[in-house]
Amino acid sequence: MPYRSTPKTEARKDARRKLWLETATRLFGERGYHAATVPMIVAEAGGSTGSFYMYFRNKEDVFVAALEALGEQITATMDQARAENADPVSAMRAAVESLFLFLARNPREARIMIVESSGLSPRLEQVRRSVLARHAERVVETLRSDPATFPAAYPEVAARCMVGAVFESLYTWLETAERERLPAEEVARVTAEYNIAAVTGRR
Amino acid sequence: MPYRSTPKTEARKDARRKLWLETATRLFGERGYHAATVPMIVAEAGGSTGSFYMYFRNKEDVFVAALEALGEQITATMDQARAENADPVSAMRAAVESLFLFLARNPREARIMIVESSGLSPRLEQVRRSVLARHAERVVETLRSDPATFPAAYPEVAARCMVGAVFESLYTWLETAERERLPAEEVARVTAEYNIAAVTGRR
Amino acid sequence: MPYRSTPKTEARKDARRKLWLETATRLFGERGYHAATVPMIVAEAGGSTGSFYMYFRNKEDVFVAALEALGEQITATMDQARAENADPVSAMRAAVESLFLFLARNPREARIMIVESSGLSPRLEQVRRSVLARHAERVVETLRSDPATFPAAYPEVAARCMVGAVFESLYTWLETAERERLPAEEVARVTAEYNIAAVTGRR
Amino acid sequence: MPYRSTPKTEARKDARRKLWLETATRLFGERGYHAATVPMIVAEAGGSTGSFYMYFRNKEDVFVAALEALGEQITATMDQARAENADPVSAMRAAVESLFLFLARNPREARIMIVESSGLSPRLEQVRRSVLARHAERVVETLRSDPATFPAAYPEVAARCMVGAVFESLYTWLETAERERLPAEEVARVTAEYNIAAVTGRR
DNA sequence: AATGAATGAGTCTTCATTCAT
DNA sequence: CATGAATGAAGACTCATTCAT
Repeated sequence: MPYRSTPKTEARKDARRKLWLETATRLFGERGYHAATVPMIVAEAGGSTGSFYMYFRNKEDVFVAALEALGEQITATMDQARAENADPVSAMRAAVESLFLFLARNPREARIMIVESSGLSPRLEQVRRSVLARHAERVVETLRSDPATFPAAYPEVAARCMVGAVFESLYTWLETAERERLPAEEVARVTAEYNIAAVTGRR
Repeated sequence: MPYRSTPKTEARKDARRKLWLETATRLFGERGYHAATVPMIVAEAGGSTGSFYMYFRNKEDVFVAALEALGEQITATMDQARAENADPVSAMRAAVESLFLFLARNPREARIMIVESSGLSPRLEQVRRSVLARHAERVVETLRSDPATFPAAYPEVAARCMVGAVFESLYTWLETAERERLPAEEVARVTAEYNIAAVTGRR
Repeated sequence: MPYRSTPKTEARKDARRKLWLETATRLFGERGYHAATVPMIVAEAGGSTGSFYMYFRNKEDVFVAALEALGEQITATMDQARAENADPVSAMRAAVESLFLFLARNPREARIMIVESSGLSPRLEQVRRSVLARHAERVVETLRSDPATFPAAYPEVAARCMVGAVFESLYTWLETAERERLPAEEVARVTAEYNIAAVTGRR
Repeated sequence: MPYRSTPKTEARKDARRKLWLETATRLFGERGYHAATVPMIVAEAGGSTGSFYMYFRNKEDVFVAALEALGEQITATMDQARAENADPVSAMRAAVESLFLFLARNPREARIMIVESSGLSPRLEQVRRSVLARHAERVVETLRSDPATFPAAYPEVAARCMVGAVFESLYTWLETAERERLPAEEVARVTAEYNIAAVTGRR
């Protein structure tokens, strides 16, 4: 036994884990944390209960993993949007719009981020807060980077307002019947405008 | 038996119901919807399981009642703030600040409104949304009442952004350790400014 | 106070008790012993829980009273049928038919007698058996009264068979959709024939 | 892992299920559907509540399973009795006697079939009716197969009468104290005679 | 006599997690 | 490594009955 695990096995494990995670994410998004049971996840992903517990210590763990994976996707999306715009205001607008649109196109993930991760255990609550904090942090940096354009007295507060505004705007849009709502792009734009006006406005 | 129900009894029932509601509200705020069990509520409020079910059809029912009572308190608070200010901008600022401060002073109620009422059953979700919708509606009215001052293209979107911004700002404040955070009044003011700038800003 | 209770009060009490009994009978027939709750009976009959317990020691008690009242109605019906026929065979036929028809026309009462009074507490079971025994007893008497016509070796067994046959035949009829079933009179007649043939047949 | 489920495991599950079913059947027969609680069944069969619910969706389910297993045993018993007799009348007599004797020897099962399955939920009621209908159907076939011998105008009615007669006769016998009652074989014979006379008798 | 609020034991059921195979 | 049967604590809810008013 010259090595602990064959590459093949290693890759398999990764693929398996990814499958667990995707299935769990989907179910959490569709039914919520409590309603998505472990047996349910097992039934959908294949495999066995025991196997599930080899990849995650417990149910909370998968949820945390799902939440963090989600956080990274969002970060990546927003960073890219920012990178494509030299002007700080355009960059911020693009970041907000991309956040909105990413969630609008991934409603299950949006649900996890916005509603299903609330009111759970303290630990989960904390993970959710830390994901949000990461995003807020980026906004704070941007605001601080150009005080002339963004005259916010307390960038941390502004950043939170911005995140809250986007989430609530997006969630309302998601809850509205498809036939009655405006196009996502339109609402994304208006939401971005709202926050741009807020952070650039002279007071 | 000169009358159907003695005032005494009637009053007692009301008092009893109020006690149930307050106890339940407190526990929901402290531990969340799922973690606050009926036996727990019974133990804290005194009385018996059966008695609890005489006042509420089921657990969801108390939660709905708590949520709606809360909604009305918030409405009243904000209406009063608005009534005390003739100028629309001041009125809006006052309303936002009063919302923030009301929740900051009633953290358990804030938790219920912001986090604990998310991700529950569809019915509960819907009640939460309808309470929020009521507040958003007021904001929309104000925005519409003076288009010169509030040039929002889509007041409904703006209203949602505002509600979301306040909630997120407030919730972050609540989660921050007391020693590290700014005074509530300060954050309330800054949050109000954020949103005032957003709705009055020319774009 | 020359007398314990005024006639007026006495009459009232009787009327009240009768109302309780009728309401309870109806509900037992419609929903079964367990599903018909005391609060339900109170709600339908008017009055209060406490009042209910002034007329009956407990829920079992009303059921017993209902069952016995029913037993007497059935006895009366059958006795009358018998009395109208001099010939023993005709008398028996008439008795069976009248039993069938009485139950067919009072389906709720039939349910109580045939199905809802089964599988309950030992005491209730025993009451049911004693009501049935009373009917069987009459049949036994008739069979014994004319051994030449009714050559049954064991009249007690024959009587039970007869009762069982009528109940099952009737209950099947009741459960059959109205559009698909034969007229009650026809089935009553056939059922009577079955039993007459059974008790008169030479073997 | 050369095969999906080892015969050993498979066999174990079957044995376990059988044990649950037998224990439940016994308790239902002894105490009735309502009085036989799930915890009781668990205590008697060994195992845990959760395990019970792995084999049956709910309490109703075990009862249905018990009722249907019983129905099949009865069917098998009667079919065998019929098969052993070429002559239609003898076959019918044998079938009735075997039904009576099977139940007389399995009093708990008899209770389930005759009394404990009445007056329960609509679903349970329906299962009971369908089991009875199956038996009645067989009788109808036999009656129809030889109209010269069995001149019944409505075989369906006759079949129901027969089933009812046997059940009631049997149940009365079961309820009678052992010291006071006739031998089961005797009552079975007399009951069979009753019904044979009924279906062969010229009217 | 009448009321009806209060009681609380007891029911069914769920599901995260473990561990023998 | 994988399996999936077993666990059992815990939850929501019901309803016959009592008793202070």
